[in-house]
Amino acid sequence: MTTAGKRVLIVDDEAPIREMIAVALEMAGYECLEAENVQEAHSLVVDQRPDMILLDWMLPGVSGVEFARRLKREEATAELPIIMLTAKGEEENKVQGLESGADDYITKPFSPRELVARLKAVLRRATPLGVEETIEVNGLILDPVCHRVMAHDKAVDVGPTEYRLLQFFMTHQERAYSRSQLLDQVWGGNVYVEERTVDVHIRRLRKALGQSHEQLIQTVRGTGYRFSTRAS
Amino acid sequence: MTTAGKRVLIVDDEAPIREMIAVALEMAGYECLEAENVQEAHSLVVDQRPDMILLDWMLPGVSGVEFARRLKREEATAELPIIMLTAKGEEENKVQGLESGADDYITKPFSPRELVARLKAVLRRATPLGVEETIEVNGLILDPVCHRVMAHDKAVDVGPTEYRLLQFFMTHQERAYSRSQLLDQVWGGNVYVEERTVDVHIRRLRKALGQSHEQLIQTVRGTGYRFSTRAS
DNA sequence: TGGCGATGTTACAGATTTGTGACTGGGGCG
DNA sequence: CGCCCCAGTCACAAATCTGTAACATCGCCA
Repeated sequence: MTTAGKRVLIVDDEAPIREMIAVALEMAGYECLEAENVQEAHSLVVDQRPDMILLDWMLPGVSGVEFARRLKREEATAELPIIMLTAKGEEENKVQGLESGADDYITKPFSPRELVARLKAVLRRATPLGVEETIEVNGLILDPVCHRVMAHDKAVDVGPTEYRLLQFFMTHQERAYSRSQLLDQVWGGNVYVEERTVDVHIRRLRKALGQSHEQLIQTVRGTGYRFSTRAS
Repeated sequence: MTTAGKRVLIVDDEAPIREMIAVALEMAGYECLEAENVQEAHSLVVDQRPDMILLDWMLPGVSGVEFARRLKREEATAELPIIMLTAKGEEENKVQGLESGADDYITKPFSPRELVARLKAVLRRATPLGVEETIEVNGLILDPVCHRVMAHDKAVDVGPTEYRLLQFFMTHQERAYSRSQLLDQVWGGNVYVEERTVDVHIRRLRKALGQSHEQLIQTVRGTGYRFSTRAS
């Protein structure tokens, strides 16, 4: 799952701010679309199908909140991730913003670095892959069609359970899961097995992946495990 | 967000009514816990962490209203959705019931269908909120979904207790807390540990945050600590 | 300035959580 | 039937976390 090439729609009525954001995102490898009001934004959403929206809270005419709500109501756009931009001092509106369906919010002023980090996080969480698509992370490839795992072009031998575990992790990167959530998701909801069983299979999976990739599976002490490309 | 598998705590002093409700909910795919008084209810809340509570207005001993109020006061249970059950003719108390923190109320007698509908609605409203959103302050990011702390895009390694402590602070900025309040809120009300333990964990947290962010956690001499973006 | 209570810092032992290898038993398959 | 693979469990080792005490500093006030 490449982060580059994603299209981000920036909705803000102040051109300089839009520009600043656009520059930062382009440097990070995103494509930008810009709109200065909801009408413009809406037609861009329809025509260009961006991958996510950066939406200013305060907008002339229809507010950002209202627009977000509208997008979430529409079937076609309900899954579109939205990050809300709020000016400092509007923070008490945070709850309302999140309730309206935004996936995150960020307070102005913010550093470009922060913005990109948040955006990445939201995109990563929001981009589910079809079950048939091969997933690649740092040279580790899981190919559901061939039912096969490759590390740096060498086949990796994993058992059925480890395969499902890895598949789940690779389609749900970054987020931490408890042992019981993993049992639900990977084993299937109504099995009775010890939670520690998860640890053992994690162990087997790590071993199979070998030194080059085992650090992708991170222990979240007191909680469970996480698959992440970023060092812990 | 699946509606199935949610655990509902039913608090009513009349066993047949509890039973009737439990059957209805189980048919709808919920798991049920039952309690016939506030004491019992409270320990179930603590032990089982249900996803919501159906609470009878009239209860022997401590009333339902009082119990609801108590739950809303506790940090750990404040977000727990509550539906109040009131008998016919007590409707004039509706206002008081809602003021006590209930998210909805329903008048006996009610149909199972109605109950399930109301319950779904309350759960739907309540579920996406909670502590699922990332919080960002001055480049310090706490992401509950990934169970992770980042300072300027670099992962910060904190232990479980420090993580909870930071999460509490970031969701309760600016205000000062005494050591004993922190023990209540972060450790959980009924532990016996020295107050000085808080200092040690504060120290560990500050260390983990590093120079760039440790000043966010401020000492309030003679009182306790405070998380604030404004220099002290 | 000196004393005193409050807070910072560190070390450590016990508790808890996780890693790891080994064992058991089931089920498919030749 | 016998073999082999695999899932699940267990027991022990290793890693990490936790609370506490002891000592070092700090800041306030007389």
